[in-house]
Amino acid sequence: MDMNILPSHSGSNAVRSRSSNRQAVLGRIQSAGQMGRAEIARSLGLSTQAVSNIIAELEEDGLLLEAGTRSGGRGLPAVQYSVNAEGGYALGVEIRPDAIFAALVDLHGNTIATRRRAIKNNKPDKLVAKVIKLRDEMVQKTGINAERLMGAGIVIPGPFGQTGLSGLGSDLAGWQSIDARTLFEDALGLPVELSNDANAAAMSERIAHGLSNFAYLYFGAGLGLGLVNQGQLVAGAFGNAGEIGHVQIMTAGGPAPLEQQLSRVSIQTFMRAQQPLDIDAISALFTQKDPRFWNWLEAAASALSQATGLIENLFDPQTIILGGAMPDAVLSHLIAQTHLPDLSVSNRTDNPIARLQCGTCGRMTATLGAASLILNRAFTPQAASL
Amino acid sequence: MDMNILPSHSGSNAVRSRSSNRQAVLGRIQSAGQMGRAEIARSLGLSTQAVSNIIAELEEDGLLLEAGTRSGGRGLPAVQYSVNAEGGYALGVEIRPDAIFAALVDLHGNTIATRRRAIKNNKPDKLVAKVIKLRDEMVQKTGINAERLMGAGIVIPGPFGQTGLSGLGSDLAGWQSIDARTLFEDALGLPVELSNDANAAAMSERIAHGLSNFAYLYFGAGLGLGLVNQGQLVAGAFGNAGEIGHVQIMTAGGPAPLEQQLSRVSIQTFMRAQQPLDIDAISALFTQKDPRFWNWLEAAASALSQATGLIENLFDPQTIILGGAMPDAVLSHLIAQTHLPDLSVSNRTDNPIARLQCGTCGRMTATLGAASLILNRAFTPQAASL
DNA sequence: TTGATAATTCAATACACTTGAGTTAATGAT
DNA sequence: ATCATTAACTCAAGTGTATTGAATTATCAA
Repeated sequence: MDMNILPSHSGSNAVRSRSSNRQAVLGRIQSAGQMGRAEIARSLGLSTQAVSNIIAELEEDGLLLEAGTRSGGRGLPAVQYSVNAEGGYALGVEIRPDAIFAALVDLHGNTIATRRRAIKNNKPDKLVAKVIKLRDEMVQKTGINAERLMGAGIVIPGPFGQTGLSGLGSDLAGWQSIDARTLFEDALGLPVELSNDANAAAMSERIAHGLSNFAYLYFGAGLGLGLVNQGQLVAGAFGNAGEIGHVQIMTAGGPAPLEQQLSRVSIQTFMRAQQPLDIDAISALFTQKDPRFWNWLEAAASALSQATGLIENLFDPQTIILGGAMPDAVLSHLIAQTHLPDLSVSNRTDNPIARLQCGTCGRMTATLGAASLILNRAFTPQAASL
Repeated sequence: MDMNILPSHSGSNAVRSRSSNRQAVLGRIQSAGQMGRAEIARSLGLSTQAVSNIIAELEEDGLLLEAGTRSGGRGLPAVQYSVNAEGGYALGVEIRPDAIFAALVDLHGNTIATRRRAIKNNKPDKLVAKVIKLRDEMVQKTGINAERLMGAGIVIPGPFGQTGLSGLGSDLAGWQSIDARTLFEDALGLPVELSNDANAAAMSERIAHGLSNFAYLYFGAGLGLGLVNQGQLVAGAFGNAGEIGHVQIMTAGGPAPLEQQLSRVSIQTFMRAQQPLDIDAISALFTQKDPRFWNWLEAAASALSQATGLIENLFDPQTIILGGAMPDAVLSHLIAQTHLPDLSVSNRTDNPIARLQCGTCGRMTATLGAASLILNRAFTPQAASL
């Protein structure tokens, strides 16, 4: 039996070097806002001439814009370059059991169009057709050049494959055994990145804040965890890493899955509501200081405290970001109420960043995150592995 | 304030490509045992000619040996190459509060010399001097060419830096604020990889079995977790990922740190022993079927079950490997007694690999793991980041 | 025996980065 | 004001490595 599951590392040659260097140059400029040739060259360990050639190419391709000059002391002032927002676009698609969300973002990460469609039919071919239609609508409406679409990030509910969590209602029936990536790639004619909601949301924080090692607690229907290590998503061997909602924690009523205390559906239980609460309903409960909601907050803070200890001791991240389909105010309040565990590697004296913080919130968090998967690819040299 | 903590990606050029391709070629051959030029070229996406040139260079450098030919059907039989065990050596050093362990391994991972020294003085300069002496002794005794030493892997007790776990006795006093890597690099005149015991042990399993996504539960004094994602260690932002021993779990007596049920020191508690039990003492208890030890086994199996759920749901690894300073028989028994949680992403119908399995055991596990950090570097193109 | 197949090598070519000299435009000292 | 210093940038030549295509060799199968 062949136990060899090592990734087959790709070899490198001149053309791949150029491609990787192009991405590196773009990535440096994106994260710094604007930079000059010499500065980029130093930070990448390349010659100024090499960077000069690459910049000329990127400018030619419309991905970079000249952004004035900056003189820092003596010497010829450096010509600054910045990423051209209109140089490229990414499509983000989030598929939920009952609806599709889609967004078009530019190279700066600005949302330039969004769409929402209810769906009745989960079948792959129907969904694919709908996604194509949404893309075409948005491209048409914004009037962007379709050739500038760099790819599509697609979020589908996990877990992927037949797992012990399948059939709990969170996954998308009929999609477990399908190679969805190739399906969408062929249908859209674009490179596709597939991911779950939490990972996608995490990636959008990475693009926005430039963090390289962090964890993202995503409030969807349940609770997901996105892990970023050295700027790369930790997806796990089968793409199902981050199913933190099913981890057992201690509660007043005995051991229970984390998700039962810390998630949107758990609010529903605490409120004894008949149906799921959406983000506005939760906002209302918070401003009204509803007592049952306050009970939930208390339970959730205890759960979050335990989850924090868990994540910090296992990953030692720079920070844990909370986000997703929850009101910003609720998450901020929750963070303020949560006791940070002492017995943690993150309980350091010299930590410059808050251990818990609030990230992007709102209904489109995962959808925009999906688009970030593509942006990230444009700014990061691809790891040379299969 | 500069929040930009993105890694500065290094640019690529012809020379770096060659270096990376050399490592890739070596790595392919190492993991496959032996291979021919054309096969390597296909697996790396390089031309046969390029691989041919690289192989000539590697053979010249003594890193590869011709290993006969193999004809697979028609066509000219492929000349096979295999890694020359004597082509390079790695030094592994494990520093414990009371002793230093050292080992010399060859490119095949064979141990060719080991040493153990008690230490009274923890001071950096004393330790460094001792490490140099151990290296020189082993080099002399084995008669290897000192220039073939590729580097030193060094395991020092974590956590690194001032954390909430500092001062619990597991860390090495006086080493928190030191740049140990540069210290050893300068003293030894060799490239140095620094790591904790669990990560090092995990790396040695990776080299041996070619797994790319797995978790390693390491039984040292406490309990550590080594995480390998896409062939790379997940070290965390500050190098302290994997402190799973301090995670709270449910026990018969209420919530307690995992380490309190599942570790060598926990055996001591269950046995009501005055001093730590070593690996032989534990072996004896197991063969004698000591009732107190059986109580520990029961508690440990429950703890391991919970830890398994945790690790699987957070990482979705190919497998979890148990190893370290515990008798093989005890770990095997423990694995057999442990109930695998149903509510887990790893509870899949089509899993080809056991969810829990036994890895390398024995006193030198972490020391040999330290050496594996260097071997891994020789076989893996280095991620192009700072 | 002969044709098909596949590994390997040789020689020429292509690509991208580096190097070193030269140009330009700031700053700061005289 | 003038001039030396500094640093970014460009040009042209040079270097390293990979690719390409033709030729060679050895095995298998008809």
